[in-house]
Amino acid sequence: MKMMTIGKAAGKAGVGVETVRFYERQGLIEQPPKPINGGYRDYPEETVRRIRFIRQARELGFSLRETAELLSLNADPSTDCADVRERAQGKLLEVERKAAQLDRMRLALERLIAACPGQGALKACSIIEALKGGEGVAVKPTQDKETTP
Amino acid sequence: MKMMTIGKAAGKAGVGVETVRFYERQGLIEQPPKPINGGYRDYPEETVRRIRFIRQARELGFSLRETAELLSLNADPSTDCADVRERAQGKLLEVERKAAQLDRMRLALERLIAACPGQGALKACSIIEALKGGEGVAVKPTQDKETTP
DNA sequence: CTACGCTCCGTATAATAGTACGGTGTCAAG
DNA sequence: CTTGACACCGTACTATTATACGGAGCGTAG
Repeated sequence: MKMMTIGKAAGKAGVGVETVRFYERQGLIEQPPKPINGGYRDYPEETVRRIRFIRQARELGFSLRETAELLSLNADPSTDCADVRERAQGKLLEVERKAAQLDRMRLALERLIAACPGQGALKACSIIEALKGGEGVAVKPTQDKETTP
Repeated sequence: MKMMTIGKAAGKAGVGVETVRFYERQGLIEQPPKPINGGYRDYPEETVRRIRFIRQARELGFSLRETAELLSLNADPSTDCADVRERAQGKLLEVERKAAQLDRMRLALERLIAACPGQGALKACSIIEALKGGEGVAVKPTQDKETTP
């Protein structure tokens, strides 16, 4: 039988063996049971998919905790549907916010590139200006008196 | 004259004073010169914008190093235009890749939500399946013999 | 059956990104 | 002039996210 050992699984997912173990310890992926005879663990394809998902989510700026929350939406097909739905909607908002920011950055880069090639000195294609909208959670005001001292 | 001290700047940007200092040490923002008489530093609005940009970029999964690279595109309006352009194009690719992934996740969440509300048991609206494309940089193969041992 | 590579497991170390602390100096209100 | 809040600065600590190490065990090729 073709066993997928942890090394194979890690290779397929594009991470190191230690990273797989780390995710197991963090509860992001389930550690397959050790065979009764006491040999090596056999990893299912599902684990590889989960690891890849985790990497992608990380690249999109989700923490491991947030990634676990995303995975938990997937994990239980039997759990309270309304609850899953609610959490999914929360995540969707987060995703949409990120997407909007990313789109602003994309536009800014495109403008920068467009303004660059010819001959001018590309005066002020501010990338910074691109990401001015959509402040995340309301940060503590810290008494913002601003222009009224 | 209305001085913007580090505390005010941090408050406006929605971060703590220590974070501002940290970014200064990392070279992401410039530390304003200390007044000759030796008082407090006066932070320009530009710094607030930069900090906000940094936070947004971080939320989109860019490391501080990558964020610095993004900022560097903005910083020098006099530098070699072709160089800036090239780097901007590299970043644009990254951003587009992220956007594509994010879009897949958004669709998956939408499908999940759509499949959820009624009454069924939402069999297999796999979020994981959503992010299967676009493997980033080719990870070291580690001799991927796969199904041929 | 032996050699080699890999697994297993606990623990240690590292890199990144902040956050906190403590002593001293500065400013502005009272 | 005193007092309270904040700036300044170096250093220390924390959390997150991995990576590395070392010794013992397993398993397959030769």
